[in-house]
Amino acid sequence: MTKPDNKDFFQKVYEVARQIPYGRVTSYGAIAKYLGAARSARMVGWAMNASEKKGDVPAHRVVNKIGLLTGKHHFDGTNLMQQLLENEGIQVKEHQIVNFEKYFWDPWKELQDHTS
DNA sequence: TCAGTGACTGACC
DNA sequence: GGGTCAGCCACTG
Repeated sequence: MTKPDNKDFFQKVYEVARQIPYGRVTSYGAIAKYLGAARSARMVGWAMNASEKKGDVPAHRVVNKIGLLTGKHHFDGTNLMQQLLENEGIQVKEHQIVNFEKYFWDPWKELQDHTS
């Protein structure tokens, strides 16, 4: 309780997802790992589902480890997620991000907040 | 209440 | 090198 992690797991996911810069993407595992729950990557996906309803989190910028738009099926449109990514200059083919490594945004590395 | 499912990942065989 | 299994936690039936 007396920890700085008073925030809910979901809330943390929202913060990280919100910090994803324009034209960049990240993976569930990256966020989960940043939160110290790499094995709870599923919860990140679940959080995205809830965050998507909030509308404050760019869930379309979060994909699986291989850059596959596994969650696109949960968006309103069938290719809405792809359209959003392409709108940011990210090439998507066959529901998969092209040059995923190039667009990959690692919170662990970018935020560098794990080391105090 | 119990059991199954899910926008995943890593390890093991 | 490819497929299978287990783990994680929350929500639904």
